[in-house]
Amino acid sequence: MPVTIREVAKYLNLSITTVSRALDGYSDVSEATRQRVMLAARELGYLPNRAARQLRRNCTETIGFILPADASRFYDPFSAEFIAGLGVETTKQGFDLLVSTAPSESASEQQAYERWIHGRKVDGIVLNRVHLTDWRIQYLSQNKLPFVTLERSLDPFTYPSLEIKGQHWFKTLIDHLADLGHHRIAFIGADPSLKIQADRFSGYQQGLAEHDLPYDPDLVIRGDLSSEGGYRSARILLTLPAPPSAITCIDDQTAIGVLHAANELGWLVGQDLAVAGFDGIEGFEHTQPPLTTVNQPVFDIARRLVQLLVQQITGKLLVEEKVHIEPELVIRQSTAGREPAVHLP
Amino acid sequence: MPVTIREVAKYLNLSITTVSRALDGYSDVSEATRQRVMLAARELGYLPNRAARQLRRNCTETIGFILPADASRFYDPFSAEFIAGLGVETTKQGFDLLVSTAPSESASEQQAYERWIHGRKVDGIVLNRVHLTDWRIQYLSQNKLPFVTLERSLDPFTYPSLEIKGQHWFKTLIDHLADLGHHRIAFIGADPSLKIQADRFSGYQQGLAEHDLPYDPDLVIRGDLSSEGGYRSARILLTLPAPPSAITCIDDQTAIGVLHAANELGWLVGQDLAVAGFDGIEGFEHTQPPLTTVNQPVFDIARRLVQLLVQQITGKLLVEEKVHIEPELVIRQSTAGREPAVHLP
DNA sequence: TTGTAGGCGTTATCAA
DNA sequence: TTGATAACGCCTACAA
Repeated sequence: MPVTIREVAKYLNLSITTVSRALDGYSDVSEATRQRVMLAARELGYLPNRAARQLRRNCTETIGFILPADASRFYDPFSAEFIAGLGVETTKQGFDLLVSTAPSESASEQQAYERWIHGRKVDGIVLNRVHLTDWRIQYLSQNKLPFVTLERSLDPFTYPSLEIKGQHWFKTLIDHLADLGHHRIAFIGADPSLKIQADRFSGYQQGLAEHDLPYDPDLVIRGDLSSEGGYRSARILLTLPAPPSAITCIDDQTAIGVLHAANELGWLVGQDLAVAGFDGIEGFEHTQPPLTTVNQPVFDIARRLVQLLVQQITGKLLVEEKVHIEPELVIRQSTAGREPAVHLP
Repeated sequence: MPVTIREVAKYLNLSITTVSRALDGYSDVSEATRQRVMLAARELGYLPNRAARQLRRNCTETIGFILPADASRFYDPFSAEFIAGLGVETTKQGFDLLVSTAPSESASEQQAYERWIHGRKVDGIVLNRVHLTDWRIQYLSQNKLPFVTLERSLDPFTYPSLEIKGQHWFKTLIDHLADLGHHRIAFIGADPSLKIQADRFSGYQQGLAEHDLPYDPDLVIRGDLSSEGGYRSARILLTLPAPPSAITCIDDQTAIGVLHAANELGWLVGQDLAVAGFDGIEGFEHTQPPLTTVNQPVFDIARRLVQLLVQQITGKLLVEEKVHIEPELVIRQSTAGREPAVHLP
């Protein structure tokens, strides 16, 4: 049985009150007793019972994250890096991280949020994969539970968030390809209700427009943020009568599948075909050929989100805070190489 | 403010006792009142306060996992898939999953375990990346906290675990390569105190022995379960005076780096050089060329571990249970292709 | 500077 | 079948 504060008190012939205050660093306890208490606590291996503390203080020192895990795609390197960042910073802040998974936009997702909120399991929640209108943001706002998001929805609520300018940076990627002489640039995206899809796709369109390139709906395919989706989409694109000379992807994961498909169909990526991803997933510099991408520091973003959330929970952050992250365009061999060949229909 | 059991009771003019028992499905409450209670609870949106319940019942309905995140390698697809599996099954079992990260074998790792155990944050713990002798297993055994492991240490304790026969299956991989005519087969491993390193490396040695291939220490390099480590190790191996014709890796992550290095140095993987991984990470069929590996169902393994743990926590599993998982050898192009060239020193 | 006492929301014991 | 009551371990007015 773990030792309780009562036993520490008894051991020292002190009251529970004094022990409690000594450990919590109150000023109205003599230095001598504090030392005694600290020592005894360590000796006896006392650690406060979290449930009791939670009940009393009405806070859990725990933050929650529900991985939007769709049936077909339970995990991906982006989420791995994100969770790792959450875990590291949460621990650093003296909090715990509660993780669950639920298919996006499902009943079980909603139940998970309800359980945590009404059951007082968590003090705050981190959201990612935000939708253009997102019921979670409405729900959390209404229930007044602190939360932070990666990317902002269009819902008119006040909350801290991090965001990268997806439109701007996707356009930058298109600039890069247009400058290399590409005329037929494809885009493999995702669910149109996702904020990142809206942003990145409009960056794509804007890029085409600025370089006077025609918009061809045949070159736009909806993937699903997975390698498998990228693979399937690329096979369609590359067997068109007039295939693209460059394929841009909403994320790196999708791009991996594109590389595979291209290779299988005999395209030499970096020479016959340019491929670019987005996100800068750690480790994806080891693709063949290494992948051009827009590198956002996912790990650090996750850490920063936790910081914002903890500040909000502890009341140190009262106003809306909307932080912009500056990613960088990383050009690697998948878009290097010679001028694109002209493909006749 | 969330509604409490007291308010439900008041609303129905019942005692909190009755409400509590009705909701927990005790038999000594009339069917009529049970219905009324259930309905009222739903109407009012009552969900039990977890902290109070934990305090009273002395159990948390939460299981914990501490990701052994070394400074250089915070995350990887293996862990992502593993955590996703834990999350899905934990939720399914009506439990919550608490996640933290700490560098392996560090003071902070130990503190994390202490905090959770003595603070009664979790009812049980999942361990992976087990070491040959593992202090965590000793510690948890001594503190009588239920736990399960992926892979078993040599410590003589009783606990449920899953295991794949790493030695056997690595040998199978060597068989495959030897059958293709490879004579100089390299091995990139990891920290020798890891159980998987011990198993897989001895499988490697056994495989060589059975095919009468000489053991050359130059062909064995210690990596660190990362692509970066694989990359560095492969650069060493491939620039040896007598380089190997095949490189086997302790895991897929390492193999990714090997593919990159080989490509960079102008080796045609699948033709000049065979490369094989181990684990069968989801999505790694999209490498170039697709990677030969031993495929173990990481996602399902994680789910199974949670099942074992929950059974142990709820007392439904009393004896040591040591389950073996059967993986499969998946041969892809990275080891296909023609006979290995003979490299003269 | 220290101690006493009450209560956080729930469940379990016992009596009605 | 139901209800009063006492914990669980901790924190915090308030009193000493």
